[in-house]
Amino acid sequence: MASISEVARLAGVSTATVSRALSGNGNVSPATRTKVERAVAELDYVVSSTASGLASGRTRNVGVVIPFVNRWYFGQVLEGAQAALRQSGYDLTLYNLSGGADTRQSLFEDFLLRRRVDAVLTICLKLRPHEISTLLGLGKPLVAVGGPLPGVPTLSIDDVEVARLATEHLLALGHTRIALIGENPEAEHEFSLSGDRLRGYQSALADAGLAPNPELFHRADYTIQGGYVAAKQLLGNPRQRPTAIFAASDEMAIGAILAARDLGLAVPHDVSVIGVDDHELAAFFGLSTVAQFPRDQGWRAASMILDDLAEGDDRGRDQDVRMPYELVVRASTARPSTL
Amino acid sequence: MASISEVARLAGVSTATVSRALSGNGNVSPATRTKVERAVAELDYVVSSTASGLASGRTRNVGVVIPFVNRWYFGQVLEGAQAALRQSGYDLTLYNLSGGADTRQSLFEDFLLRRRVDAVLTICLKLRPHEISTLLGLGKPLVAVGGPLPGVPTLSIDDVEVARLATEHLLALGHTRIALIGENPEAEHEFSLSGDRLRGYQSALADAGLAPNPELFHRADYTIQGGYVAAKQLLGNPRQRPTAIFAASDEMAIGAILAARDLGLAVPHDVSVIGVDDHELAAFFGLSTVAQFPRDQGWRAASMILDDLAEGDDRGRDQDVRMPYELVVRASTARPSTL
DNA sequence: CTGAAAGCGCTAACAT
DNA sequence: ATGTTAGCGCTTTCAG
Repeated sequence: MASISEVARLAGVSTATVSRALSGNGNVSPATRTKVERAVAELDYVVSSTASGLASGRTRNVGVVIPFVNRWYFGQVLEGAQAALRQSGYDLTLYNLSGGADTRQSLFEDFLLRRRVDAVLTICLKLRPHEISTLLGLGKPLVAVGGPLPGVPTLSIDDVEVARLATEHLLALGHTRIALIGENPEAEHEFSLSGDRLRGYQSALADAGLAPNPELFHRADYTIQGGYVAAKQLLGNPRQRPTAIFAASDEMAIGAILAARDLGLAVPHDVSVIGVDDHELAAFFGLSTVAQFPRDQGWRAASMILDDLAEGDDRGRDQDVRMPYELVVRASTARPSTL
Repeated sequence: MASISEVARLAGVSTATVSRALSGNGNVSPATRTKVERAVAELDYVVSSTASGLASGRTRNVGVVIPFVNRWYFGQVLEGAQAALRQSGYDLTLYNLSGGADTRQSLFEDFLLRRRVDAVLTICLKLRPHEISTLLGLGKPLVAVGGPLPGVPTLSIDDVEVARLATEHLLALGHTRIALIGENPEAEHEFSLSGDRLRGYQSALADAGLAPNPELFHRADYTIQGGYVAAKQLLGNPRQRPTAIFAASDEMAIGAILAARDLGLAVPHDVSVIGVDDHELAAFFGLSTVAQFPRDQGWRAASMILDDLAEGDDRGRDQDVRMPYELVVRASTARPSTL
């Protein structure tokens, strides 16, 4: 492990110059820069992140806090963020909340306070006020994907409009008995959609002159299994059977498709199904959906952080940004069959 | 951000004593320890990981290198490892290879050399010799999950035996036309199973006096979609239709179940299907499988690393360890229907 | 454009 | 059991 002084000696310059040549801060003549680079290559020198971090106060590392890693959406956001960070030479340290309450507490009272990270990115977290103030108190850039997080620049899709779009697609096809598989309120403690998709669905129905029907609303936990169970209830109802189901995530929508199949109902002939996400399995199941692009969301969020870090001062205070979404019509939605 | 000297002043002791009281290294009287703890609480002091890391040479951080994050197995290993590390106060920095060749190169030539981590854990990586020597050259504990990685302590299941067990289950039920959906050779560059499951399958067949039949072997990429395509080929074959399929992963097995359904074949009446993993969806699909426990694998691997780090010297050189697996029989396997 | 030197905040001998 | 002190390997004024 060569140190900067060995590089300096070999290059015949001072350690300060090596530091400048390597970091790009300050001016170095092309000639010395070359000498330094040669010495670096010769010795396989790599800066010590701890020493550099201590001296400069910058770690070149960002913390990412995520509810759990094993859900397609989160994984995509994570990959996108990692890609952007890596490109700028930043490391990513991962804080995963799946461990429960004391995981969470130690995170906010200890791990995040160690100055190991220059900034933090939260993904779909519903943080409590004191947790937000802890993070803000770090004095470091903080960006959230999938808010809202009051006081924090947030990157998200407009969930109300997404749900409205999905519902309107169904309405335009002629459906009137449209069921919703919505989020499980338990989940709200972990991460948030805050009922926006429910609101979008309801307002689209209202605009079409349809009254919301509680029998056409079930909650599930964002998994295929959860969607399956909810859809069975919905589709098994002897009087109120919906002709279409809008599920608040593709995984639940896939569960609904499987439930329909098991009941002998054909999709979309007997029931249309639409989801949200454009999950990696959506195309496979011919699922119509409102696509979002979580990988881009992660990339973009990380880029905002990187910009903040580069600017240094508080210019360019980040604003909330709305990310794109898009209706993708596949084989799971059609006009209702005239009975 | 209080510093150690403020804590020392408030507690009326030296910084060295504070350091000792907090780290547990060295002796501190109960009385002073209490004073220190009070001062720490009062000032909300948290040690600076960079300063501590520079002074001690230990970062309390381990690097985890993973092919990609969005696959159930990897996510589970990651969560297990994270849980073990967190419990010991360690951070986890994630290096994800999904970015392609230059991601990989920068990882081994730069990121991992910055002394940001005390140890590295690799998950299902097929590393090239020079990459292994880079890692070994770090002089830090190195443990792999899912090898083999020559020269590196590895934690894995016995893939040959796992495959043999699955195949024998099918044989014992009376099947003789047993197909295999195996790994895609392309994938071998990213991560490794190295054909062990193929070998286990073949040797179980051989022991039963059955010759391997190339028409009963297809490769896929570990996804549901891949398994679906492969199974369609297998099950559509007009002369050689297998009565059972062993898929080298549950995701491919689920694809096979869906393919059978789409062909109008009943599982298990017309075709039995078995996988490997006990994926979160396996129970939902009634899939028989050879379960493995990736979360435990991650936990155990992290624990080995933590032990290495605690011991300091090279005693207790880690050995390869075999992790448990278990046949789980559900609804997707049965005797072949007497035609 | 470059060098000297003073830290960054902590740990680990070494004393006592 | 506790204090003193010398670094850990860099970055960053400040001079020149």
